Amino acid sequence: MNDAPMRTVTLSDVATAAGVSISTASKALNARDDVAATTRARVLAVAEQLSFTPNAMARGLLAGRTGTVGLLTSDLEGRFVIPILMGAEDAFGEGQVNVFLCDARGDSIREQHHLRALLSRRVDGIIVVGRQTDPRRSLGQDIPVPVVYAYSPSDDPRDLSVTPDNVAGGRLAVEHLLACGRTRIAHISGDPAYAAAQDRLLGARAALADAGLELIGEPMFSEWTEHWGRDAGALLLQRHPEIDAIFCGSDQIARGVLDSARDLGRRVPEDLAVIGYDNWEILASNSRPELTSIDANLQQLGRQAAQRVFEAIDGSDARFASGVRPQPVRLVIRGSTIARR
Amino acid sequence: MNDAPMRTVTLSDVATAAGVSISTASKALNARDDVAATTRARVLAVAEQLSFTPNAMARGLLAGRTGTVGLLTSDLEGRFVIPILMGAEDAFGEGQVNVFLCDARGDSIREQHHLRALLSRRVDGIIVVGRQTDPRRSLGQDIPVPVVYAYSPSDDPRDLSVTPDNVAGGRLAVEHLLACGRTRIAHISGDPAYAAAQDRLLGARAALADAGLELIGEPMFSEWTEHWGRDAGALLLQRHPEIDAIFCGSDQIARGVLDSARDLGRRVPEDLAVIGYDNWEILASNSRPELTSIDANLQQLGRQAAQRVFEAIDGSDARFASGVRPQPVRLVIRGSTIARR
DNA sequence: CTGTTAGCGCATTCAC
DNA sequence: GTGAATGCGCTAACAG
Repeated sequence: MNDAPMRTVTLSDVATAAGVSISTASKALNARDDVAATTRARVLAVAEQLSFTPNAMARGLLAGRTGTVGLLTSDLEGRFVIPILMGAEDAFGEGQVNVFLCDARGDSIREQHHLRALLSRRVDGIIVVGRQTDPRRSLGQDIPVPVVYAYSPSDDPRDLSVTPDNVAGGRLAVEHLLACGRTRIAHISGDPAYAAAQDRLLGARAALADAGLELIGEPMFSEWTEHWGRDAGALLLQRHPEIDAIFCGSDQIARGVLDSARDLGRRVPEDLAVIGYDNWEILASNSRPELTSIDANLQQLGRQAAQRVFEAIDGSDARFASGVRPQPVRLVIRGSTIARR
Repeated sequence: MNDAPMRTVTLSDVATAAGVSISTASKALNARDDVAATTRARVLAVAEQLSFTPNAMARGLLAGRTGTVGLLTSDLEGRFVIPILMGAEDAFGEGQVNVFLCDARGDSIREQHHLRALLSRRVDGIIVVGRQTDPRRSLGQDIPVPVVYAYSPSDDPRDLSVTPDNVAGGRLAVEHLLACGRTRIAHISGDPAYAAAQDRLLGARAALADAGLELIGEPMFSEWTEHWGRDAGALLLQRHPEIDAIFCGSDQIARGVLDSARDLGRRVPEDLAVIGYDNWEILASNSRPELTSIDANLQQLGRQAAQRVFEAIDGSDARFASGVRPQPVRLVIRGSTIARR
């Protein structure tokens, strides 16, 4: 209704309109008990009517903390960062904290830039989200707020990192296949230079060893793509027809394997069980059959990272925890390992 | 080296250390020209050495603007919001602006909550990102900062919305098929209640009409899934064997169609051209053959949204633009419509 | 050229 | 109970 270029309404406006002083208005709005009930009611009513919104910056200036956290990522697809963002929002509690999301796009210049901006905005903490589980360069030790690395660990052991436990994931996958009665298990994975590839293989071999078994053939490494999954799957099934299960290093590879199995007339899961990794819904829920997979629990990872940042903020002088904390992963069973009835 | 619980270093610290007044230090750091070169050099050196970072909040308190923008989304997968975030960062320029990302998870209570928080933080503008192109409820007209809706338009014509032009996309897809020499074209899409489904069909029919053609059979609507794509594809190819091209309403559907075509012994693209929609890399680049698709140019969409917010901020009293602005989409050609040589 | 002064919006002493 | 005064860190007028 009012077309005048109205300023944003300030506490002073509320105080004036309510006929009290600024400090009284402040007390009333912040539910301090040394203010008369009637006065408080009046102030609250006026604030409501003027739709007063306290200026978080002014507040932050006083308090020394801003209630904001920076999320610094290079995950261009948002595949990891979004669940982690959600977990962090959960951990910080309803609207207590807001998150600055910065995408460095894998460019360290840009990352440095964003880091500066975040510090300038006086974020209370920073969560660094990578896109692979290989260690990434540390931001350094001279950052005035707590930093937690999520998904990609820092390469500096003095930093705190939370990352999915890929060894446990590999173990979990193979244990599931064994529980399904499979004993002739092969492995197809992606780029062997990735820590994730090595760790998952490690876990898989440990589980097999516990059962007195070994992988059939050598593990096959190349790319994290469906194309590679198809090629490797076909090759493997021809060279080792006795195989009754394939543990794949990613859902993409698993999708490719499913295609090849179908082309070669192998029924999944009856003749061949297939398990993927990542539980990327769009891939896992749409294949035929749907894909059993290992889920990295990213939302939980985000929650953990946020909680660590929290602890570090609160216990300001307590020594900040450090090291890499592998987080539990979980198995999601679908039709590619156990037939639907 | 210094274990003392050092406060964050302030401009006053720099001034003292450099032996000048606070305001001189401020001028030196902000490259104002009314300061002696030697003084400036000294101040800069000290600031560098103390790793002084200006407090953006204090600065914002003065300036009345914060250099932050809120991105309010319900896009749980981050499929739309991440490219839009990147576009927005680009448009605002290197580190000039930081983005608060809030995920409402489709919950209007949570959205309201986040909106309050954003206003409290005095964001200079808000971009609302939806996950479908159907109109969404407006945030209302009484928000004290400019709001732009991206992807999902607002249901209030007084708001400004930028959304991908689905009609143009449908047209583009069919025109490409026609250019490939196809004339017997069918359409399989997702939930017919989606505006996207209707708009894409509209564009497709317009392009056909221009060529004096019609769709083969009725367009088939159901879900945006590979499962539906497989079922519908199989049905369609059996009922209308003469079909030489299928325009699919999403890449997921197209993937399903590719599967069915393969099962039925139809060669793609020789016997049957298939085109998808969304250009979701993970799906489009991994199918066999790779999938031609329509790309909504989301990064460009984000850039547009950010620019509109910008304009509204700068020209503060100018009337804020309104209405729905459909943005151009683009065709990405891969092997499912034109054979690789 | 430099330093002094005055706020930005708010929460917090401390007198009244 | 309430209000006047102080300062968070900084920039923009001024005056020296």
